[in-house]
Amino acid sequence: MILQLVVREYVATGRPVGSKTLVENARLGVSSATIRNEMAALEELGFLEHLHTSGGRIPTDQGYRYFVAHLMGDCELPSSEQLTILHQFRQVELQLEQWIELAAATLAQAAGNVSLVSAPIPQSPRLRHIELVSLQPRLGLVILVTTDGAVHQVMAHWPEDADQETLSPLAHTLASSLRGFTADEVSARASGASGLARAALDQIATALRGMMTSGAPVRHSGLEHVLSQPEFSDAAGAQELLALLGGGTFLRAMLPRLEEGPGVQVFIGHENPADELRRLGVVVSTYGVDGEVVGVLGVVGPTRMAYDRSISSVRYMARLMSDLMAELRG
Amino acid sequence: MILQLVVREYVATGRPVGSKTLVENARLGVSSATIRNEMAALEELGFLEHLHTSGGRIPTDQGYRYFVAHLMGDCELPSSEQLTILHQFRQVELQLEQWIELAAATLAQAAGNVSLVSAPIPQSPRLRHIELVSLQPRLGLVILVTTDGAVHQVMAHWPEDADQETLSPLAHTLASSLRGFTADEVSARASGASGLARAALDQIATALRGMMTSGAPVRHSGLEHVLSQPEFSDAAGAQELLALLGGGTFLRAMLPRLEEGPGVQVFIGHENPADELRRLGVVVSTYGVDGEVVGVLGVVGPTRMAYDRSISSVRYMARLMSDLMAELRG
DNA sequence: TGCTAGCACTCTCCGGTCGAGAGTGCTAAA
DNA sequence: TTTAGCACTCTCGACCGGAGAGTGCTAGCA
Repeated sequence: MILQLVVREYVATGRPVGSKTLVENARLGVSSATIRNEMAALEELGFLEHLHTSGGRIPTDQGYRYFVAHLMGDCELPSSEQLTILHQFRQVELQLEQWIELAAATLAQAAGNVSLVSAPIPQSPRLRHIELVSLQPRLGLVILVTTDGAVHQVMAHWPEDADQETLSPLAHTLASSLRGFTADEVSARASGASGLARAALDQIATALRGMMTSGAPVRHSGLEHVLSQPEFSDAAGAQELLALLGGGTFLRAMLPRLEEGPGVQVFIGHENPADELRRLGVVVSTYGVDGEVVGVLGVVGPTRMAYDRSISSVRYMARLMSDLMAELRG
Repeated sequence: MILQLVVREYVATGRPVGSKTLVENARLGVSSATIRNEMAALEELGFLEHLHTSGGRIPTDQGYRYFVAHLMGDCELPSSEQLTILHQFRQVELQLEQWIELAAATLAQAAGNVSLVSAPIPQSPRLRHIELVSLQPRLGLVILVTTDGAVHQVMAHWPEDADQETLSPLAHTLASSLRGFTADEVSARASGASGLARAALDQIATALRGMMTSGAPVRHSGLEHVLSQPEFSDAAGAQELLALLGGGTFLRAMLPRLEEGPGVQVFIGHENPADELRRLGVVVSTYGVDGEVVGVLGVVGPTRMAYDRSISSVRYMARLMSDLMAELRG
């Protein structure tokens, strides 16, 4: 119980917590001296640590871990909040790209931390529909829709002039003959074609491949929450965080761990796979439809973060996004 | 010349510049006392100011303004840098959305500040192509391509079940009958239709309207440059900046000024239309094809910023994006 | 008349000092 | 097993004083 109180107090205030403040804030039936003894024992066990001889104690990574595992209680987002979020999503019939951004914004808000949401990466995207649009005589747009409802567009240079009247029938025959094809199957078909069809098939194949690999954009949101924390208020901390989010470091480090299993995963401080994350807490989850289309979402904050709130938010948002994906997939 | 030196020195170091340091850094043939007299005169004229009795002088907004107007010299991006940027753009044949992001990243890099790039907002988008894709029996995707090469997708609920075999012919007839139509013209057509066609037409009209209004996403990049400046190193400054970029405040404040004319515009400190921008310098430009499709791009930084570099970067990037738009429009 | 050297003055910045406050461990008593 | 008391430690903010930098002013010089 004392560990729980220390964690909650420290998360709330950000200042090391001492025996006296603890006994004042919580209605414990005991005196500060007792608390001191208990705290010393918790320190012995490795759950708390002492930054300076005086000045209160703070939880260790292990302390947070114990808190998350045993002391946190149920962590469901309050249903009122669930409803608010659901409402936001239902209100707008958007394109997928905007859903990602909405999800990032909502998650950041709910968790009170920086959120990261990747677009869903189809495991093996199959073609549902193809469209070719002429922009200039030798320049066109290849638009393809996959079975999981994702729309992708790429520009293509034609080897010969082609207006809309040429492209439309081609698109039509391609659409019907390639339905359900994967990137490799399209490539195979391309090697047997020539001219305009060859160019279109090549573009389609590379576009499909591009969707599978790491090219999926990752949106983040809610930097303001974390920058207001004392841990990141100096320029150096902020810079580090920005670099982390900007570069793909974060996702690259996280992905191998995520493939280990579904559900919400929590990494606290030194548990993180990458050195840059050592001073952070990370709560992530995959979302998607049983292995067919998979995305990642999560939140990042200081190790001193409200894990219960973050975990419930991430869990709920992952469920929501999975439902949306299932709906899109039809 | 002394104003120019003071501006350059202060922009470079961020510390108020005194007569002695100036005479040491630049090879002037005069003593510090002379500089002092000159500086006093410049202060009299309102170009410099005195934060404290001692501790050097800094340019006023008016001082920066004079610098931009008369002292800056030609401001072309060095052609080596131009080539690098051009290369980056040519290297990738992407979708428009990604161009926006690339432009934001490149601009931030070149200008050394936070960059903002809006997607092009078509003034009166006209339809070039329409596609309908079935996702579920009563749920579909409306994909439309406008004459300026922008692709837009929205989800639509059908009033009745509709599979791909029903939708494809409908899309085909709609595409040929609506080519070149604006939102209003589509709306007019919708009122005479019913059932599936009516639903599709309504969606198309709202989507077209959505493209015209402020819905265009604005990407920003390069926060790290500005956060490393002493002006924003504290949490409060960073927060303020984030709020500015996150909310639409920035664009809303800027848009009326932008419509006044083409070309690069510079707002220094108090010249800015919004209070939140009073401590910032803003360099913006529109881009696009002669009034038909218009976007905004620019950079934001502390008033103490390298205006020459920012201006040349913004100017070059606006030209580049305009060229790209022209190409897309065909 | 314009430039320069010198000088007294002011203000910031930085390091050291000091006391208040908070927290700890330990010991002895209930 | 819990509590009260006590001596000790460490941080934090306020205060102070000297070094450094910059200024305005005045007098001298070409």
